[in-house]
Amino acid sequence: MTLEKRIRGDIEARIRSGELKPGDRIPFEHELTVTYACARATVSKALTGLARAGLIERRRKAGSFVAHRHVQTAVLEVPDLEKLITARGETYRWQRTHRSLAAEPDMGGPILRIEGVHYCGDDPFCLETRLISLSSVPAAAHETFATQAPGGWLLTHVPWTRARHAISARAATHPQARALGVTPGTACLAIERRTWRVMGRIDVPVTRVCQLFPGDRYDLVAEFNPGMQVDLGG
Amino acid sequence: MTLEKRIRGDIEARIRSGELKPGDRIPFEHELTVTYACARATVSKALTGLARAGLIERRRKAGSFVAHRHVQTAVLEVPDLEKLITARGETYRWQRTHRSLAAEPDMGGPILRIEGVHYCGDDPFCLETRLISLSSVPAAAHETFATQAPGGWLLTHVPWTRARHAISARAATHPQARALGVTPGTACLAIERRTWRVMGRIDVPVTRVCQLFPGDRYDLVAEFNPGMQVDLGG
DNA sequence: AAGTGGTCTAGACCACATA
DNA sequence: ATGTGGTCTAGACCACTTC
Repeated sequence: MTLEKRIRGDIEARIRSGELKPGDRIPFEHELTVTYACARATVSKALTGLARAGLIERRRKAGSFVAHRHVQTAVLEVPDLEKLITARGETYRWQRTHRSLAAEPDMGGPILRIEGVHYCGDDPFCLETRLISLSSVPAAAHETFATQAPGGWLLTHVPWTRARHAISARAATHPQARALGVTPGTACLAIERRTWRVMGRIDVPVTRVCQLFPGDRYDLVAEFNPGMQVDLGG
Repeated sequence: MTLEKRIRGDIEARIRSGELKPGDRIPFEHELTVTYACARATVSKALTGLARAGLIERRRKAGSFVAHRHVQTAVLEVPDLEKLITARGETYRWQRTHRSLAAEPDMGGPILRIEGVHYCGDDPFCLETRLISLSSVPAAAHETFATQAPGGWLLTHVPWTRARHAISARAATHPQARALGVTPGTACLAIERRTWRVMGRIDVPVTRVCQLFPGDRYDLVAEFNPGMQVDLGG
């Protein structure tokens, strides 16, 4: 237990217990250096951490204050589906159902379109439709993605990216329902993720994927603690 | 632009551009102090920030390395629905439909149960079922929640908490569909959030809410940059 | 054994918001 | 005008890991 964490923990406990309420002022840095008999840099690091976690707000000349609104935030970690399923002790399988080349103006040029199903054991688990920009990832043109899902391959072949996620609920269409082995109209969780590669100041589309999960087979579960610690469920 | 941010930005750019690939070693701290002609603490702060953002991994004696797997993470910020709607220029309204006292073993004692509908303009937008632990929040017993939604009230009356979110897709039941003005079976996005108050080492349940959004009226959109910067859409 | 990152110190100067 | 937080310096010791 470092001194920084001790200071941070003490203040966090006083906030959580209600002893310090939103709007209350936290002791000045120089006061805390006396309390803990340490250097100001150590106190500052502890308070910086608290501010980063959203527990306090810091204002020059005025001091540091307990933050007012607790912005409810969930951190969702969406790893490889394969890892998710194998972590549960189930067998994972990817079955490609479609592969074609096409043009997609939204993706800035020629694309590779892949469709397939992720299986959990013998049950369809997720229907995936993926577009890969060939101008951004030329190597993808040589891949069949017949046995390997595009997601894992892309993780190892594309450098850092920016992403945008949209999560919504949709009713399964007839072809979707057939692929997933459910009745048409079943409520499904749809996760759409677009990914860009940051090239200097312009962002180049890399891939766009829509994953459709039958509602009764998938929950996104995220545990959130204000201190930025994250747990993942599924 | 501080020196710390400049160092951090430089390294981040080299990673994003692909010049530094996963597994590559980043210059040692003492090397960076020479490069930037600064103190080691400044370099350390920059690298600590990169490690916190998940871009690099640091190992004693070995050095700092570009992180291997890019864990795809979405940060979803779920603020007050009222703010979400008013931010769009629509009028917000909360209509309570039910209020009762009951016992819920899962919540550790007596609870207040509130049900109601959030409106966006004249259209039902979200059906909310909320349980509030009265042993944790005794003051809630005196509130009617007839005109104010419980969410906003709780934000100002309950100290810091731990939360767990589950997001799934469900078909609207008949009563749910009636309340939301949709046809039964409509695919809906269900967000369930349980909140605990951390009391020392035990967590006391505070509230549990299930919000049901018609799938065609709501998307959760989260923009994610590896550097922890978050944008919110809706 | 050697060298790294982790942490801390005791100063310092600055910009800036507040009183 | 004053005092705060923001940032930085030039050291230091330690724990740990890898060599």
